[in-house]
Amino acid sequence: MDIPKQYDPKQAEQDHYERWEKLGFFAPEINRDPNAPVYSIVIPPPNVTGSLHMGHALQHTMMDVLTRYKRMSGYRTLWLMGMDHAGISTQLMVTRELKKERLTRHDLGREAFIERVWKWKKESGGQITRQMRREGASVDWSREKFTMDEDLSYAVREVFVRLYEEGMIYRGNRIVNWCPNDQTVLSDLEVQKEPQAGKLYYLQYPVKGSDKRVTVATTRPETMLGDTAVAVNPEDERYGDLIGATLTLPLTDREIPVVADGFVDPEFGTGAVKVTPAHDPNDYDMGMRHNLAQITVIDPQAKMTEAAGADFAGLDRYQARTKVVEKFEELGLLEKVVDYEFSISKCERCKTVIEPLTSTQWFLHMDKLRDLALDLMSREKKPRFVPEVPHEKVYTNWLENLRDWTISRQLWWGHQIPAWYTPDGEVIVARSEAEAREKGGTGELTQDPDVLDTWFSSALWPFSTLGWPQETDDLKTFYPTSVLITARDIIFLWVSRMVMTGMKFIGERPFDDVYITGTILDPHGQRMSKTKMNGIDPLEVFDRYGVDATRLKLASVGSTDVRWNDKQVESYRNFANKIWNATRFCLLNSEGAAIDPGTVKGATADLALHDRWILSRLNKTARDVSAALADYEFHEAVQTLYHFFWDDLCDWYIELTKADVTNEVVSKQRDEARTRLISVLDQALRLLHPFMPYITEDLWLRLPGAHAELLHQAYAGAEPTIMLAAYPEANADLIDEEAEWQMQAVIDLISRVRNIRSEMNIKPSERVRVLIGAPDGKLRSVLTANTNQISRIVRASEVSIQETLDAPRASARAVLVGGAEVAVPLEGLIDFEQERLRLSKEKEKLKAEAGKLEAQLGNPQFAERAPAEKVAELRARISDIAQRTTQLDQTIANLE
RNA sequence: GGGCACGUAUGUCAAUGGUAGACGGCUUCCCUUACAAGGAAGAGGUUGGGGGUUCGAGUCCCUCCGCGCCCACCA
Repeated sequence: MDIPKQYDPKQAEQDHYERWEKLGFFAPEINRDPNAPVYSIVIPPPNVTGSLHMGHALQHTMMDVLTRYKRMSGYRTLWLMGMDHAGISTQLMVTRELKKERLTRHDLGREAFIERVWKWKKESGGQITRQMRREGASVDWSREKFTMDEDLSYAVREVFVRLYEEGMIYRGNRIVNWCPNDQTVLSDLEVQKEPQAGKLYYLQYPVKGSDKRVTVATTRPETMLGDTAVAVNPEDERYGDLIGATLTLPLTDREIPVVADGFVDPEFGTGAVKVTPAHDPNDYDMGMRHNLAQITVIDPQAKMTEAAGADFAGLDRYQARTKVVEKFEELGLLEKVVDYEFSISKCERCKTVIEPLTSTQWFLHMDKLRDLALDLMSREKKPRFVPEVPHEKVYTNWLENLRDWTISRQLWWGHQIPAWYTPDGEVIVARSEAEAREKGGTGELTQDPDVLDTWFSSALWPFSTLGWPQETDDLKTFYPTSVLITARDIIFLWVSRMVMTGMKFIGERPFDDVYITGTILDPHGQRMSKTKMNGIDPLEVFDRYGVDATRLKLASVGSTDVRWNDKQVESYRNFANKIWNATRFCLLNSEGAAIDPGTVKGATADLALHDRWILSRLNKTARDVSAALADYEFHEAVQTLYHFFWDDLCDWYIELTKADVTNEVVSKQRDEARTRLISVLDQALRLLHPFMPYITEDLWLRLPGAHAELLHQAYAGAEPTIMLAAYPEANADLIDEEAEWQMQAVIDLISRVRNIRSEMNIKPSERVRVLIGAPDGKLRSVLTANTNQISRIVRASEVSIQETLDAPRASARAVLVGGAEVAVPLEGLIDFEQERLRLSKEKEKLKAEAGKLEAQLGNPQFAERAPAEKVAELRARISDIAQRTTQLDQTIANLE
């Protein structure tokens, strides 16, 4: 057998995924058990324009771990993959392509443009689907969805119509967030606030019929051209007599009133506020309260309109600002300009400053939907956020303060709003044009040109992807889904909306749990971003360290933010190599053996200590990993597996069983030892598989054994793969505390002797005599039973175990558990002074520990109030330390 | 302006109120027939400061310092 000494991840990554996919292992249909429990996850649909970044890799790893774990545990598992049409992003992507051909989308026209987008999608979209295959993601490709698919689009129209018919969707003219660059309205969630260093301009407006002036402070002087009032606080004594007065609005021929409104903060600025209802959300509300006119002075291109006056019409908003300020200065009406930092709203995508405009749009009333989500939380505590704090509260708070959702967008790429207008301007909302014609009784219909916010279709994802509004088997089987795994930043945009629509249209929660992952920051603690160019490409990391190692690192990220560090991936790469070589050892010594799960399922009385011990460790590991995954403690699961494999299996079990396994003489005993080892390895690989799919599959298939017979019964008859092998379940009967204690004693002895060898600078090649005095009979028999192993591992020429120690004075010594002592004769090698120092140091350590413990026990209230179990535990520890200390004292005395 | 996290070994991170750990790095020794991407043995901590609750605090409470995130209509 020829196996390289180093693991090459690329080979395994190339060899298995295609086979898994082709054989249908990812699809729930692979499960033949009609009574199998169900586990389902819908993927947060990546944008069709997107490529894999660390955040994806992180989420996908966690989803895949859970999916593979549940699949191996016999669940009917579905991890549903799909992509989002990503309205603005995709439209921009294609618009940019057109620009290279010196074309605009308007040159093509709507229909041709949309065709072009589909063409782009077909040719260049969905890069991420290839990258996800590299990740090893076990998503069911046969059910892959796209938010613009015909069936999903139908679901969108169905929802729209139903909400409209219930009066929850309405069309209205209101002030909205407008992006002058993208030429579309945006929802509040797509607007980003950024601090901005700017100026606060103090403008004076003359009072009509008086020489008094009122000073208002503003960050946007250009909007004064659309002012229709000045507002003051009704309680503000400074302005009491001005309320109701008329002001002459400079630069225009208009006169505006002074109104009283509680919104105005007398402390800020001058206490008088200019009111521009058409260009500021607050002013808009104030305007509604006081019946003020809305004068639109800025157009959708962010240029001044005719209404701004001849001097300004056509100017850009910032040019207009300069000009307004100049004019005020000329007129002597500019009181002062001060530096001022405020926050400015920008388009999340293109960073253009948002212009608040009044515009006719479609809105969704959120009150009733919000209540559905809030009720679900208060009644059933669903969804269960993990971690609960702070996400549940943030989610609930946000819902409580929810405002109407602007759902229309002035784009071409997306779900066109299913509303048609008759020549008379009547609005008909319908599932199709045919239905609209029928409803309207006329064929002359024009469909609303707008499309829906991308998040509108995303909000339906957990049920639209399963076939709703049809009552499909998939919908019945997989809804509600088990868990949603996603990042913090879309709790509002997406999670909350799925809950609301799920409750509204299915009447049930879309998922039980929501696991919110942490964020992976760059090595300096900065967020990774395209603009900062500090992103770390997961595919490069895959290339350098392998997919499995990267997944292990990602799985241990958990829910707190972490800084990326290659070193950690490197250490998991080393771990993969360790797995490789441990298996290599087993394979090199596998003749006469085959995987036999039976050998690890029941302990027989005549098993050696290390065999009983590894079974105990194995079952504890299975227990702990399952418990950790049940609580989404991925980090804990990884640690448990890592230490089981490396420490327990490699460092100890393989070493202890080596003598039997590598015996050159063919024997039943040798074959049994080999079978046990390979069977333990089989279990270990299965435990690791959800985290490290490639290496485990690669190695597992090489192990001798009838692989097809090792599959979980739900997959009987499938092609062999570790993916469908039963996930090890803990058997409490095999957790053997007695064996663990005994093994610990052996490990302790070996460590002590190794320590002596190291501290005394004994050459590795040199054999030593190991003399043990163990007054406790049980310990004595445990050590005696393992003399061969001990001797082998510490390279002893002799291991002698007596009731009392009988060793030459010139020996290095150490104290063991239960008052036992070990001595290594070192005639001529030992420096007595140094040995005394070494032992004294150890004694000091023990004394310090004993001191702390005794102080605790000495506190009368401890014994009184602490649980009896804790007190007993403490007493036991103290007595053990005392025993060791006494023994050390004697040992030191003997050196004198 | 509100709200929420976080601060633990040199680095990155763990620890249901009960002996503070892991990995990396560092020191010493070893290419011992699975693995030098390895083995063995070590060093390294008043858990950001201060106060409190408790028999017992990294963990709960208060406060200060530091870093970060989210929400918000002070022009």
